[in-house]
Amino acid sequence: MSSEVAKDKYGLILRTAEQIMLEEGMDQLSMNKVARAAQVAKGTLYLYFDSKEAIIGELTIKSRRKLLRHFQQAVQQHPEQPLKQLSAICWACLEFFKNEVLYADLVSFYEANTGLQETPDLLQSSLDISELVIGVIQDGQERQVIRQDVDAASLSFIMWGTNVGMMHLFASKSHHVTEYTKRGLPDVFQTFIELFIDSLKVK
Amino acid sequence: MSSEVAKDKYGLILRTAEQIMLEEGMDQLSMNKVARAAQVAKGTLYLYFDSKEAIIGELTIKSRRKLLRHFQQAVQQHPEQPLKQLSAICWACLEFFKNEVLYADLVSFYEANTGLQETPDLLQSSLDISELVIGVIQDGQERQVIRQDVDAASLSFIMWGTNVGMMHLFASKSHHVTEYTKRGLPDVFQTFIELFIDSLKVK
Amino acid sequence: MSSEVAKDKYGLILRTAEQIMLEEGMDQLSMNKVARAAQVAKGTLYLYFDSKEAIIGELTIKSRRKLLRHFQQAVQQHPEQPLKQLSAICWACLEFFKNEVLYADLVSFYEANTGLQETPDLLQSSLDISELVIGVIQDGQERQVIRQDVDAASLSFIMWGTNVGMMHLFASKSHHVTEYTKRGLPDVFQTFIELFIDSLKVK
Amino acid sequence: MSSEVAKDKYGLILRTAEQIMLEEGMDQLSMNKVARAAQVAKGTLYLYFDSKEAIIGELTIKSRRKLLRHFQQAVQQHPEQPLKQLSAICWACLEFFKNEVLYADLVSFYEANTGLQETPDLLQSSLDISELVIGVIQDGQERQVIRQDVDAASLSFIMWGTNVGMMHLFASKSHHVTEYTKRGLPDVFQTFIELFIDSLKVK
DNA sequence: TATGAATGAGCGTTCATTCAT
DNA sequence: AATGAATGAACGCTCATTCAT
Repeated sequence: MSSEVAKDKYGLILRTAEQIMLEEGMDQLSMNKVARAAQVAKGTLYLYFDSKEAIIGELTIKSRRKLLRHFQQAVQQHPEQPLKQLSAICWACLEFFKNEVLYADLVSFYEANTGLQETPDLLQSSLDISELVIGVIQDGQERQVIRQDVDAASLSFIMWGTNVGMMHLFASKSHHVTEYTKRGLPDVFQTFIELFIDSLKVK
Repeated sequence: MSSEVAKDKYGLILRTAEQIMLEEGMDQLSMNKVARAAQVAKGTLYLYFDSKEAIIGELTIKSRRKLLRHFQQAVQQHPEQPLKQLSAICWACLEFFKNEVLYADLVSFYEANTGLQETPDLLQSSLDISELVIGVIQDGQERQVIRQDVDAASLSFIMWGTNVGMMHLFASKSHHVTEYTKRGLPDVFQTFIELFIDSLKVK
Repeated sequence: MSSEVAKDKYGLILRTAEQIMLEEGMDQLSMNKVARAAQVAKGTLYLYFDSKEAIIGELTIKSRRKLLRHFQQAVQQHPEQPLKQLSAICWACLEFFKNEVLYADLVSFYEANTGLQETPDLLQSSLDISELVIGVIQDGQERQVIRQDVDAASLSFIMWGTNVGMMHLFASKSHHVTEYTKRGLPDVFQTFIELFIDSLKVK
Repeated sequence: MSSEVAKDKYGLILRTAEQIMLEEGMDQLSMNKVARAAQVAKGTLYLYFDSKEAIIGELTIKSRRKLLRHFQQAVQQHPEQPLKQLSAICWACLEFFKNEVLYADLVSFYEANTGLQETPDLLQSSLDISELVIGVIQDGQERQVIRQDVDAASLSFIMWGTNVGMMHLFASKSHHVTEYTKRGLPDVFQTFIELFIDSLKVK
């Protein structure tokens, strides 16, 4: 048991880095902190990762893949009902990002992580999500439940941008939101989704 | 007289810092650069501001107030037409953020960095914007052009969250967006607004 | 007194760096060591010098200028006698480098300090020495006391290369040399100069 | 058998280190690179060598021995003609150092870095060269083609010092030399040798 | 004999902040 | 009120060396 835990330095470093980012924010991540928190020498980090960027890159890929899996599940739960699928994707978003905005920063495949160069894996992890969403929207357009006067890509970007925006809002202003609206965040999010889905429907 | 000079220096520092941020980006701001560019000693900066963070905080307030003014103008241009007012507010948003990513970072900086404390002024600058938007929405609800089944505060937050989300999307992935959609950003934004405004209308 | 000493941080840093180089060799110089030895914070070094390279650059220029002055004096002491001037220049070399080979590394205007980019000042300090020596040789050729079948530049390079070579030899093998020859270094150097000067003479 | 394998590994490490130094320069040698290139574990290096320095020391000895062999060949090619032998030794020097700065660094590395300890082997490798040259000079003095007013040891050191000096000059400033003299390095070296040999002759 | 994961002091450099003047 | 020299912790990263296996 202990050997299992002890040996997975790679995972330990990744998890520690993630923890620090969750607690202090993405730009507060430093190799020093990771080493200290992981109880590992600074040099050890570089046995497992080429650079700090590589750690962030790996974390990003991991997050995106996890998110993709959530999206896929969401889609599978509502076969042949594209609108419900999109709605479920949004909820999966909320679920995934629930506690921390970090994941939104990390995952946002449309968003640049400053200075982080796109490796093939990184790019692919982004495209995979993109394709899934676009696919659902196109399916909806073919089934004539989603308006066809807007291209699927645009809708996909809008959906992603607004979702991430809502995540940020919730992460940074949750208190504010609940106080003013006298409603819970999921409740408000529910409204957001309804409005969004509603606007997608063919009239 | 001396207070006037002092106030000037306060403003000078602020303006200089803003200039640097606009030219080089938020993370390139350093007290050294500010002091040099403002032709002021480094120590002097600390007579007027407690910390670098305080400067950024003030700039954030300034930015939000500027944004508020733009929103107010947008509202005034379409008297008694709440939907057009909201639409104009969104466009003002885009306009405001268009050229300078800085403002997007600045306006949402404290929102995105949960670790930083919101000062009362900072909070107020945010509330002022909220109130304006809420007012417009409530007006629309009273005039029965905006659906009444959702409270104005919720709609206001959704509008703010999604708008900022779109700004971030554009700021960080404009290339992606234009490449994938084969459309210009304003064009995509136009779609976003249409969908959003449409979803607000009473059916 | 103490204020005079204390205030000359620039000189202090330079002198400290020189000391470290003399004691441990050029490649053993580190900003850490300089800071520690000079009893100054690491950051302070960068108030006075842009980089470690800049320190070495300044030291190089200083050394070259000092050497040039020695050369000039050597030349002045033997007006209109080029061979004696060259001989005196060689002796000045020995005198200058007496204790430490560092100066040979530092000063060698024909030699590259790895990675040290030539600033105008650095280049000029090199050219000044070059010109002096070449001038003396050309003078000797015009006066027909130095052989004219070899160009002055070549002779200048040979003189410099062999002199620096002798300095390195003495610095690294003084014990060896004295033991094998049963002579003092100046004595051996005297022979070196005689041979060299002799070989320059017109036959 | 096992000793044979062990010896192979010893040689393998040495050859690998030399290769790296030849390709990337002396300061680019790292134990990591050696281990990787030799396909040997890092720890294994320390079974055969006490330290990185020890490797460099051994390489220095190897280089000096190789140089000695070149010198011996040079001597053999001109039997009973000491001046030609010395001249040939100098050319062998140039030839040896020509393509690779490494050898110049290596041969004179421990000479230039006073802080490093000379092991007996290291010293001997140096003495061997000295002795060869001294022998040739003494032969010349006995044959009365080399001046007898200077002891052979002194001449030997002068020859070594000036030769190494010329090598360093060429290695570090070849561009300067060729540009200023408008001659090729071998050409300039030829002049150096002529002057030197000339100065050795009995008058 | 051989491994290679792990170390940790070290590198050059930056920069927000302090404080004696 | 204003200065700016000085600080020192922190940054990302390297690498010779050790040691449990």
